[in-house]
Amino acid sequence: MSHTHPDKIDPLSIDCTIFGFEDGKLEVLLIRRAIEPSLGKWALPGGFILYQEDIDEASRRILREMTGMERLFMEQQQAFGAVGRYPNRRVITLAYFALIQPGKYKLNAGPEASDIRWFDVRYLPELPFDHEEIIQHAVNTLRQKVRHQPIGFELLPEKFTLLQLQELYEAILGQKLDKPNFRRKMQGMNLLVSLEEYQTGVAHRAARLYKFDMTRYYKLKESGFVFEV
Amino acid sequence: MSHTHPDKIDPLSIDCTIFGFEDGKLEVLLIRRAIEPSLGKWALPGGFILYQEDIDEASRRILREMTGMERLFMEQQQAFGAVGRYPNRRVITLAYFALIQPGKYKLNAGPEASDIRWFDVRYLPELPFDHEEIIQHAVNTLRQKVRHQPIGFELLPEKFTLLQLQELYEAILGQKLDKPNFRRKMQGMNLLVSLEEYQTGVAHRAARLYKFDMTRYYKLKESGFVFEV
DNA sequence: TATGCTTATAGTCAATTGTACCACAAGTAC
DNA sequence: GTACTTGTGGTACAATTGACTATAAGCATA
Repeated sequence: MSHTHPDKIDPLSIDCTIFGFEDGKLEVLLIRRAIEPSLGKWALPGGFILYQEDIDEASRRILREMTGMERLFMEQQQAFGAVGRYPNRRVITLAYFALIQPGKYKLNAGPEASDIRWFDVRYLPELPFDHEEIIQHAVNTLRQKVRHQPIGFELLPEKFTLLQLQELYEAILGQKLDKPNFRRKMQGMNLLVSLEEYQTGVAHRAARLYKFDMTRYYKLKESGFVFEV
Repeated sequence: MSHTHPDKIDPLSIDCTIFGFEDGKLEVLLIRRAIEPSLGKWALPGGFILYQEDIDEASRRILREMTGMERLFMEQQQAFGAVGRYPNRRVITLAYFALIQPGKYKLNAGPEASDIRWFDVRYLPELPFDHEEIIQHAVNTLRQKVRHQPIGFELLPEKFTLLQLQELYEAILGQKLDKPNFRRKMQGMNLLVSLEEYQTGVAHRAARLYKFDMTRYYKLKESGFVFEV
């Protein structure tokens, strides 16, 4: 085996699927590779793990180096380790997925990328290695998780309207939901703080803004409550 | 780094949490280590990945070598990769979990183990490395999965009674369930084939035996059906 | 000022599902 | 027979879901 970087565990990489929600669409952040292999192709941001860092730390460092993003919701997903998934040598990758509100960060391609941008998950470019499979898997994971854990809020600004929340769910789950029922369900779970603030700059009646109450969620969860959409 | 086996990817191991169900108890299969480190301690069966095998293949091979078991339900769970989790060198492990019916196999400790047996998940011995954390995580994963996927059947014999199935769920979920309601729910999903056979050798009215219909499940799943307990 | 458009928000009601029971049947042990 | 255990069917009520209706609020345009 070639140990190109003696400080890196080089049969083992990390790849991050970063989800964003914008204009009613679920998006994935990709970088254009400025290094071999697959130079010039759009791909998931990724890198190698250092000997002196935990894998969760590694995923955060890699994301920061590749995109400039920090302190966002990240979770380990799955290892992908088919023999021929990477060219010339054996690399097993740990797939992570992250949730972020796209407007919050200015995109910033790191030294290993020549470009960076958001893609609608439904219209992805051609991807190298098994990155398409990884993204598909991440989308499925997200679809499952979002129904039983209140993680969707990570994709929205701190203050949001109920319609924004509903559109988020519709984009992720790929189906229309009934408006009055969705509102009631969300409000009925006692996880939203109703603010005395309203939308501005809209050409119709302004909707009330809400905040997600993480503290209350943890308390409810302790006592057996399960989030369900 | 020391490459003790040039054919093994040695910063990367696999550990398997094998669940069984017996006498109304959820159990985990552990081996007593016959090799260093932690020689003599009860631990999860595990091993290293070869350069020429997929990780899912590796998990099956390792399980076969350590326990003699083959062709059982196995799924990847999570990577565990804290810096100090393994002594002296960095090893990241891929945790797998497997489901099996304990009576089906004669336990067979491999060359790296001096003993092998089932432990009640509630009363585990002292475990080396982060194996306790891995098992805890596996139990949680199982608890989640069993509610939304019909994987519990992997822990039962091919033909089973509804009470056995209920006791399985009670053991995994850790709560009592109402008998008539449970029966109705299970039968209502149209996933059980009611056989013309009954229990034998019991000191009370013999219960009807059922079989799980995997084919029907896949068909229903295609058309949007979701398994729910 | 009036009208129309869009979205917010509240309310209704039938159908379905979940839950906590009760009743009895079928078999074994004594 | 009686006592005991487990299987199996039923019922009544509460809670939830799902589809739909109605009205209010704000902006844009005439």
